[in-house]
Amino acid sequence: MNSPVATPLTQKLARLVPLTAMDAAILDGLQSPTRVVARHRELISASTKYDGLLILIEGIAIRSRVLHDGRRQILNIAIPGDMIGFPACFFEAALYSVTALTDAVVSSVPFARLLGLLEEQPRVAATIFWSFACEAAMYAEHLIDVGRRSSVERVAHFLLELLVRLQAVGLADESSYHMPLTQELIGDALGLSLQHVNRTLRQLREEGFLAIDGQTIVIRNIDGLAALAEFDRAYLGCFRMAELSAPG
Amino acid sequence: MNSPVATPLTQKLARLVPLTAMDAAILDGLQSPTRVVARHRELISASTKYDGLLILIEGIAIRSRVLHDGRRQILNIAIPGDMIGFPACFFEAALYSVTALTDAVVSSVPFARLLGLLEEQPRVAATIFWSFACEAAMYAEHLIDVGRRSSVERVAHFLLELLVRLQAVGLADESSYHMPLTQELIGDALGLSLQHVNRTLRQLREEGFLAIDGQTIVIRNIDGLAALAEFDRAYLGCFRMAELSAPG
DNA sequence: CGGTACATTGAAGGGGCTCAATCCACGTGG
DNA sequence: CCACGTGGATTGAGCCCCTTCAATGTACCG
Repeated sequence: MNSPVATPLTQKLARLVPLTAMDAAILDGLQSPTRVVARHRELISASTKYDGLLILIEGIAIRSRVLHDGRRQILNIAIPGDMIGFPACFFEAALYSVTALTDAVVSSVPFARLLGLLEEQPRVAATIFWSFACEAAMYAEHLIDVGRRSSVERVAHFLLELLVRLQAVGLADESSYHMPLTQELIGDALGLSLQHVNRTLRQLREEGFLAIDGQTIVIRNIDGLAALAEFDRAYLGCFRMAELSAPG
Repeated sequence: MNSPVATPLTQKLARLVPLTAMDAAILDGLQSPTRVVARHRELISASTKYDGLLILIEGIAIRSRVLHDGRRQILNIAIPGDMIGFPACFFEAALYSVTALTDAVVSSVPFARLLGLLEEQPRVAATIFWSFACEAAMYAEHLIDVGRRSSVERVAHFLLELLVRLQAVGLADESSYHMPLTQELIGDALGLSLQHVNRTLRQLREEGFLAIDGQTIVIRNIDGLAALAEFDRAYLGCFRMAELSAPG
């Protein structure tokens, strides 16, 4: 239950590619030391410079941008096991800020260490670069949500993506999870007003797709919801490990 | 004017980082042989597998997804010098299709070659990985457009981004360029109907921000437009080369 | 000269926003 | 133990931005 090495990142990657005990140990080793960040604090501040990646080990964070008049867009949601320094670490100054929604535990990986890993353990480093690609795919999917889907489709897609991602790190069971965002934040992620998020959730509830008990989301009809939202979990999985690790 | 080696990619990267003649030659060397793809053909088809990157050398292409009922979202626009196999090449199957809008010239770089480059010429390879980060940043900016900006702001931001990107490869002068997209395609990129794109362009014209002459867009008030759209070109430039290339 | 592709403009309707009020759970201090 | 403040959820009413439907214009091309 409480194995010595089982960080969310390693847990997530192990589902996608066969990791040797050695690989897992290296990945876990990357993630220390850790530090604690309090709720509502910024993990990354826009316009400042960062020399490495952060790995979120515990807690929830959001990457967002606030426009001059207060409108906010949440770009993505970081859950345990996610890396949150990309693409900031490639730029002279971070483009967006990342804020902890809950108390969080993070570990930072200096860029130099990542490059070193690339030379010495290309197999492990490749999994990390893969997660960058996966993140880009989530941005793209998010873009389709906001650009072309109706509010019901958006919310449905959002809830399913969160379900699958939380499952990958053991924070959701077969069909339910603790919703880490308020309705206002869901709205800021999906380009909707908080009132409309509320109405949309009610509609999905009335149509039997889901149930909400306090902060717990229960998906009652995954297939129906997935059809409604055209949700296909392929963009969250399906890593091509064989070819990448072979030449290393 | 017609130097032997001056691919758009090299031209673009040379603006961002000091490339030696050797670096440039390696980059240019990556981009051969080339092949021609006809207008309206798919460069990459969703659900099929690709073993490498494509570099767009000439022409315009779009990455897009069509929903079941025909709604389409354009995820990004590829112009000469762009790489279009990311993130597809990291997945078992491409997630989105890429279509040539004009006759195009492309070159493909097998994944193995890219990994080899990473070992032998980390300095050059780093610039390529940087462009992945830059692409992720464009997705994020695009997301803010579609999620939280009004139609005028969206169109303004879109036109400015295109201006700056085309300038980087010598396809735009100080304030004007040939618009490669129809109004319908602009709508599909920005999550607007084609009629509303038309009305919005008219409004921007009437307010003196721009002029349109056939397919040519002339920005008459860049600063005003940039203020309106909160456009900041930082996300298209500002590579941290110093630290990345030093350890190599 | 008819056909196709694209731009343009009008009119009407709707999805989602804004404004506004209420309710509830929770924590804190008196 | 209760008053109160706060953060969040919920619901209603009216409105507006953008969509849809529809028609016309215009260039280009076989």
